[in-house]
Amino acid sequence: MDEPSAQFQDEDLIDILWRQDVDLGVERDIFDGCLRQREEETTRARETELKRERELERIMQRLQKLDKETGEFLPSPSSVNSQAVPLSEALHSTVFTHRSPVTQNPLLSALLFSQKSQKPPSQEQAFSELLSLPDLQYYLDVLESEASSLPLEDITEICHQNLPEPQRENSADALLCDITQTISDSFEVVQPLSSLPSDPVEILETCIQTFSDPGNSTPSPSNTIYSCSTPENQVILPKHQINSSDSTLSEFCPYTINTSSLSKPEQLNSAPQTLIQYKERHVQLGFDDSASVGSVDLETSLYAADTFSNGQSDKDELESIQSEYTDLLPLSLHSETEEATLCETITYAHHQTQNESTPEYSQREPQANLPTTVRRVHRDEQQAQAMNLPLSVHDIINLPVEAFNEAISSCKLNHTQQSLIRDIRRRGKNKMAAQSCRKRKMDGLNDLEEEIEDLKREKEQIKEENERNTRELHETKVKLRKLYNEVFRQLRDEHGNSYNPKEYKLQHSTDGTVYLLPHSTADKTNTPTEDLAVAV
DNA sequence: GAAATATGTCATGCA
DNA sequence: AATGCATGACATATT
Repeated sequence: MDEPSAQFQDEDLIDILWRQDVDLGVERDIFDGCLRQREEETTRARETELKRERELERIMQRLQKLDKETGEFLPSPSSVNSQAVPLSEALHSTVFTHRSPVTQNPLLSALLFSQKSQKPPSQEQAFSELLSLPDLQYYLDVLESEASSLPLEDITEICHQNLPEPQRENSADALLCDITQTISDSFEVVQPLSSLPSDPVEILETCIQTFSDPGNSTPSPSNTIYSCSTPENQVILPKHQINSSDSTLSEFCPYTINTSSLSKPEQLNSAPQTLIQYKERHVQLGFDDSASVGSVDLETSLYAADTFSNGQSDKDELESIQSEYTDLLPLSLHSETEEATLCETITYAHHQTQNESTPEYSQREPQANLPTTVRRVHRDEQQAQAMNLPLSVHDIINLPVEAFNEAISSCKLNHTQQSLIRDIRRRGKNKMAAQSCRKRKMDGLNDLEEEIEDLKREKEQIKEENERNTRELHETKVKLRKLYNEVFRQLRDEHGNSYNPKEYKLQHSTDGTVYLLPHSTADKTNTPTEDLAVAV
């Protein structure tokens, strides 16, 4: 423990000798070996740091240009698509959800959210514990900034070269595997994972290509991520997109929505917006005249939009829609569950899209082969439009009483309009009631029929059991008769002669004794006399 | 064209 | 009293 003092003594001695030798023209660094070694180490470290900073700067300059006024790096128009979402931002906004697989992976979370200066304090705080991994930060920095321009091998190489020695020993491939696996997990991939490249490097390359390719990036800042080979009619909705807009939507948040009716890519982005709009309409009891007049109710939208806008009435399609419609009706057997709400919402979005594409459809005459339901719904809808009612038929029927009353009172409706809107509501309610009533009746009939079938089966079983018992009784009687005859044949009197069956018979008493009785006596009394009865 | 079926509507009673 | 719901009865359209 005397080393420090000994070292100071050595240095003092060296200092003294140096001062002596300075006078002789000798430089001190010849003597100060320890100090010189430390200075060399510090210089090397600085050079390494400088080299690293130059490398980073070089990378940044490839993607950004320096704003001469502010000193900040600005995105370069040539290298960064103005509409494209940066990888870090896209990844961050996509994975920053409660249930995102990325956030469940501390390694990738640390990688993705390590840019302290660019993140809001709340997010930074959430991952503060993970930010103490400088090597991971640096890895992300390089991955993020170079992803769109550098081959993957270069990224790996840069990271590998600049990582500190101990971290370099951790296999970069293992880290890469972890990252790529997590990235692939973080996507709501429609296709089975088995169809993804098995090589993690390929996965990462594919993802990087997806983000860096301007043609693949979504035009809106919604950060919607498509799977690498997304089917045309499916959209992957990041959970945050709905959560951030309306928390209640997350209750029935559909991560995958079938948008077979959407044919254009830009319509894909309209789906979640429409969901939110519809939700807002419900919350705010949307009374926008322009929207209301042009709107149609759920039923009409389901039938008319598909039937009219397509210009074809494929029977199978119509039946399928009708089935969906029946399932969707909140009145029909379904209580207002989240599931029903989800279906309504999705269907409404579907309707909105169709309605936008064919705004004039409601003015067409109903087709002759349409079901009665469609026609009558259409009639109400037409009346509502003709009278300029501020609500869609769907809203008129399904709004709560308070909201409905508030709506019709706030819209200054005349007597005819109020009468019509109340008629539509009453008929709609009663229509639903009649449907559920008939459904209950049919269910009751089905239950009764099932009960009848059960009783018939039970009757058959009892009948079979009765026949079986009768058969067994008969067989037992036959056996008893045979046994009786066998016993009677073996009986002999004192002379060794057999008894005549016509004169005698065997009788079984309650105590188990069998008596041989003459027929005449047995017929007269059940009590055998001592002189006549013979115990067998 | 008649019968069966499906659906909407009205009237009524009940909670 | 107003409202929603259930249900029988009737009307209408479709099969």
